Amino acid sequence: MGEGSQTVSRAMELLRLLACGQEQGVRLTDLVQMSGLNRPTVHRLLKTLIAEGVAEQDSVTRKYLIGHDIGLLGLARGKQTRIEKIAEPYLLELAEQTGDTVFLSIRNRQDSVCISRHTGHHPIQVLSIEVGIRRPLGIGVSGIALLSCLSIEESEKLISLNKTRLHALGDSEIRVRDRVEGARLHGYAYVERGLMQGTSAIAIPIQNNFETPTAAITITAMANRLNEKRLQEVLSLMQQQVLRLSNALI
Amino acid sequence: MGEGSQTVSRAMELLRLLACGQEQGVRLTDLVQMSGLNRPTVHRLLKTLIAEGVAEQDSVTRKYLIGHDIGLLGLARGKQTRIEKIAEPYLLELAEQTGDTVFLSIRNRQDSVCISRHTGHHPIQVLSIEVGIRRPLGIGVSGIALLSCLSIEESEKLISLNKTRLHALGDSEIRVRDRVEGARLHGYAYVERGLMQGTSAIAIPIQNNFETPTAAITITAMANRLNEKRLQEVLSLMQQQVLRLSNALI
DNA sequence: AAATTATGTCCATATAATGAACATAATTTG
DNA sequence: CAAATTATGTTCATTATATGGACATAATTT
Repeated sequence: MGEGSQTVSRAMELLRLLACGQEQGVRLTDLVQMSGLNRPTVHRLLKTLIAEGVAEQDSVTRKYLIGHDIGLLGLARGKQTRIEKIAEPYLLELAEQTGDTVFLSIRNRQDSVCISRHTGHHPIQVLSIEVGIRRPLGIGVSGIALLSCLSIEESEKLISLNKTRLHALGDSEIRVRDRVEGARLHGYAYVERGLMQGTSAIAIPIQNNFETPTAAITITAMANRLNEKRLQEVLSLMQQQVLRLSNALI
Repeated sequence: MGEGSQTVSRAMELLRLLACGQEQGVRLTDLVQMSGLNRPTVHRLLKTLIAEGVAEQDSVTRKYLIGHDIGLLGLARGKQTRIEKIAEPYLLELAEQTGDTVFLSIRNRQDSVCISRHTGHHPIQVLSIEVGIRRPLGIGVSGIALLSCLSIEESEKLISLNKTRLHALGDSEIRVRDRVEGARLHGYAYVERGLMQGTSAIAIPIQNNFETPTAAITITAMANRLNEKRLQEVLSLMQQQVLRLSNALI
């Protein structure tokens, strides 16, 4: 951070943390802990961000959230990101082929952000995460897949950076590191027991050919639909679409 | 201002100015002029904003624009604003009834932001502005309509605040003030010659019943479709829908 | 009701933001 | 196409501003 304005950097870091809180928001204490700044500083910055409309405070819970005006600022740059646009047909086809829910996530700084979601035709869909969900890399299969396609140093650095936040979410550096290693070995990240009871999830990274941001595709389904046998089929379908997508991204 | 972090406020002000530049961006000099800050300060803040991913610089034109990450942050809060959601059916119906293009704009700080657009069925549609367009209040019929439903003091304050930017866009305080006065008198803002040759535009404000943000509905069409005679019909349709919308917003 | 934990504020201090002046690059003009 | 003009980028002494330890208050939890 040698150059530029420290205060602004800190404020932006807070905005990213707020974004992780989605609609429900984040407590001041947690922001303090996760940012490593001290309370008066966080409080003062939040006050300013609120005055500027880019943050808000829930008057009953006192939690802080991303402000309404951020969305308006975002409108200034077209709608979708390049990758989201290009990926759409492949994601749709994958949802069609598997019948399950397909997610696209990208890495942003130390986080993974879900940027699109498509449901399949199977009557039970596992919509574990919403578009816009932002989590520290390492949380969720997508976060593992994203880390697995970075260099070891990069990945280590990010896991270490997220230490505090991983703990806050009941996870640990060691466990994340293990999972990433597994993903690197197999080429995919899999959890038999996903975010919700009885659900499974699988994610594979989209290797970044140069300038496109690192991304990952995830599929969630009821656990019995991602058993040993069907897992291979689904994986193969995912790999095919990711290959096509990778080519389209060049 | 009084409380909080001056530096962060300045940075946010710059982001809003960048948002006005849409995809094409804004020159440093113009940012300097419009913000009233001096060049080194603007430059340093931009450097930080770029490092944080919330601004970008076009490497060929050197112009600065809103960064990609702003959109990602915006995803954290659901999709649409309350008013956008509620207004949608009325806007659709209005587009249906008139056959022309209907816009919804809201006031944000000193600017008007177009938050939705619906096209009618007439074969020639005047899509003068895109969703996301951000302009200083006073520019365009929507900006006039928005000013016309504020108190005189508020309106005066905003026009004065936008002085520099109005000049930069080839307009003036006096002309804006005149137009607002006209709109206040008639209850609508009308230009026979809109953004493009041969087109007309008309906007009416949505009076803010308390907490909902001030908003305006605009219709654009080829000039011959908004002549004296049809103007009254269109106006009446607009007024009806705005009335329904106002009630829905309470 | 007491204890604990979270939120919010003050203000002396030190650090980081500021902006006048300088340097360089790009564009316009004669 | 060289000179003039205008735009962009950087430096650094000065000082205004952000910082964070300490205090105050509010909300939970026990």
